Amino acid sequence: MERTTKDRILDEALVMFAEHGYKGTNLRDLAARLELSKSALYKHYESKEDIWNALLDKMEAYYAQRFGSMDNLPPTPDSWEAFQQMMMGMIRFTVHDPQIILTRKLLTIEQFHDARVCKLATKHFLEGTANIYAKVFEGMMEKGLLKKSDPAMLAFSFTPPISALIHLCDREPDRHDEAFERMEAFVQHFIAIHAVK
Amino acid sequence: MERTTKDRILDEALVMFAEHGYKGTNLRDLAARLELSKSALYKHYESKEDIWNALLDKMEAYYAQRFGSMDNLPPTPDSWEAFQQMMMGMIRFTVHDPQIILTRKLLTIEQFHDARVCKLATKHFLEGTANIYAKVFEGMMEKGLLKKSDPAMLAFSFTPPISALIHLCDREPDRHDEAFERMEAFVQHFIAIHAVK
DNA sequence: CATTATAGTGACCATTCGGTCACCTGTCAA
DNA sequence: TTGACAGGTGACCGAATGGTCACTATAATG
Repeated sequence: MERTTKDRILDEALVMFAEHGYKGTNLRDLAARLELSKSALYKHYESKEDIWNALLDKMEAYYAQRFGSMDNLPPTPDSWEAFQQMMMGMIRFTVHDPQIILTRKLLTIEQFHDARVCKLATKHFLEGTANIYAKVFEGMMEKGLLKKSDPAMLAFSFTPPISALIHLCDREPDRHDEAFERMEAFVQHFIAIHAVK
Repeated sequence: MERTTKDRILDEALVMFAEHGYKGTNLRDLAARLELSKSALYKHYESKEDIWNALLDKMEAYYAQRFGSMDNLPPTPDSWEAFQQMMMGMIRFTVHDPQIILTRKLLTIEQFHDARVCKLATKHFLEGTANIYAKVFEGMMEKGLLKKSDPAMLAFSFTPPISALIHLCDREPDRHDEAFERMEAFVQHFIAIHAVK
């Protein structure tokens, strides 16, 4: 199946909305990037707002699939080395994937202007990742790698510092290396405190 | 000394820029809120961008004073009860003060569009608070309330979860109470792990 | 072959927005 | 008294922007 114009519009809309915000995005530039005339956009969407809503529909579907089902949880690591390796791997992906970067930026800059973005932002930045790591820690407690305690609280003390450094990478890509060093150090620190020896 | 029109413009500009972003703010509404005509604005500032820069100047001065000098550090608490009380007091202030809320929102939604905002955002969300708490923890280590270790790392494992919940309050004010309960619980958890018995 | 739906174009429209200008008015100093 | 000046007004301008419309080309369909 080919990539339809309708989909291409959404992909490019993500780029522009993420970089300039809803208000700052204009349909002439969007059309130009797709090598289309502005009026062609209206063959596929009714209005700028319609494009926006279609993009949010797509994002909501993605998040429902990613955070909604328990099927695609990461496997419980067998050791703290494996945990650290899995962690850093997931972080590296999330920090470098262009589409995910744009999504984070979009959620960040539009979270106060749109109710659906607001909900998605909380899911992405707060609940989603924390819930996933709560499951991971739960599994590690059962394997005896972690002392039994509240896995949700543990996850909440783990993910926000990582998240803060991911935000730093988005904001100041120049400081990428520094951010990764700090992430590694933090994970080490976390392990040193919580690992069952 | 009375509040000059020039200052009133900046105050109202903060409100509008924080709520609608730079691009989303228009000078007609800004003037209307001040019960001025649009052209009156130009008696005090050369352009919209000039207002924006003046606002950033003011914010930079504020942050230089707040995070730059070591004079206005919070006092080292004498006990963990005192620590928790001071903490929650500072958080309550920062979450409820209208000007600080607007500042956070402005930094959040414009961090990718303006280099100065970018720097301020990192200062506000990452380094500023962490540095302050590093000093606090350093003091508490010397008082024997905390085991001696790297105070910067400890601060970095403490402030981001709090910060994430402050962001939640900004984004979803309805969930204010829930956010505060989680903050209290996190502080308790932090104390339980790190306090020297 | 005629028809119809689809995707695309460019000209055009109304509105909005940043910015300018001529003009007004009260204050204060020479 | 007068003249400069700071602060304020409303009318206006050009550019940008979301959206519409008549028109065209192409490919599938009866």
